[in-house]
Amino acid sequence: MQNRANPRLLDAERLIQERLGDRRLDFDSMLAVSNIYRAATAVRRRAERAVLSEFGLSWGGFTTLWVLWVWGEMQTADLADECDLSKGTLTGVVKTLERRGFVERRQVESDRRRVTVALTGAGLDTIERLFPRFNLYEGEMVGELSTTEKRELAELLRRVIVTAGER
Amino acid sequence: MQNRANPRLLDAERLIQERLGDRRLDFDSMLAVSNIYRAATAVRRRAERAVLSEFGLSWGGFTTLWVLWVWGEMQTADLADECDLSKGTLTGVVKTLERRGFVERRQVESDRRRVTVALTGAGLDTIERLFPRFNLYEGEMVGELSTTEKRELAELLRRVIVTAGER
DNA sequence: TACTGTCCGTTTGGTAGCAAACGAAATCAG
DNA sequence: CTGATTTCGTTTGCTACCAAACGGACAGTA
Repeated sequence: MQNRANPRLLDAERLIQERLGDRRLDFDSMLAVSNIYRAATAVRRRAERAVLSEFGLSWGGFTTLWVLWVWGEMQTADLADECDLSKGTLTGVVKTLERRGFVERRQVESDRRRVTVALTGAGLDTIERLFPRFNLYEGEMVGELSTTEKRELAELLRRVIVTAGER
Repeated sequence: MQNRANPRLLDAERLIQERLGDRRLDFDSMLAVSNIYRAATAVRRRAERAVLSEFGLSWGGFTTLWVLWVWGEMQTADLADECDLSKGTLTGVVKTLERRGFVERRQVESDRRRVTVALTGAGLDTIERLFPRFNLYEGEMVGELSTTEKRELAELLRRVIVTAGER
């Protein structure tokens, strides 16, 4: 599992180690965590440029559309939860999606504090055309990994997600 | 590498598979990519709450301070590059750090278009107190992984970073 | 010495993201 | 019922993030 694929990246990491010198630090954890963040940023940025921009969607907008597609009409709070956004942020994202005609808001009869969000026809059409494209893109992003490695990666990350998400 | 640590997360993933039904999709890639993003968000959010907030720093602000600490005074463009931010974004981050007294801007004599950024005394003091704390935090976030697994994770992510960063 | 193009960092306009404050609506206690 | 509490989604104030436009400063050419 060494070096092979990406000498340049590792070189940069080594330079940092030299810089930090003999301080007693946990480099393994540092590199694991910082690479999680770098990978996420790179993947998101490229997705927005290469796939989502064409549909006028941000990463957050896409996620929201996708969740609504998979789960159907949902209450705001549940949607925020599923999209992993604060409810305040979700209000804004939904507002943008509404302006673009992808979703619509509906007051709940039985409890007038509540609001649900649902895909419009245009939203449904968009996500159905977009998702296969996006899935291909995902395949490209992990194209250097074997199936086993993809599962391994997903599993290692799952444990980090659980740890970071605790209480 | 199965299930054990986090049945709940996997259950959610299974539900999604059921929802998407018999469409021909690349689930392995989908789960790998979405977990990268979820892990990054969780780690960042927790870091900002548990460690950085106390020092009045965002993730981006911390990264910038850290880069300046490791590499010393730098030109704006190089700093943006090293922090993995657009130059426009960096201008804003530096402005915030400047307001907080952590860094200072300096005009380059020989080329008056150029500006360098350097840590102030307070900035140096802050990053030196903060970084060991942050490194401990990083250790916690991947605390469920063995050393071998941390290196494996870092290496798998390196390959994704390279793929996503191409051209 | 002007003209031209290029190279800087900043600004602009837009979206996203959070925490905390808010106001309306529901629920609970008595 | 009525007043207090809780539970919703939205708003507010800030920071961050990008792409693209901008304007000043350099560099090359004639």
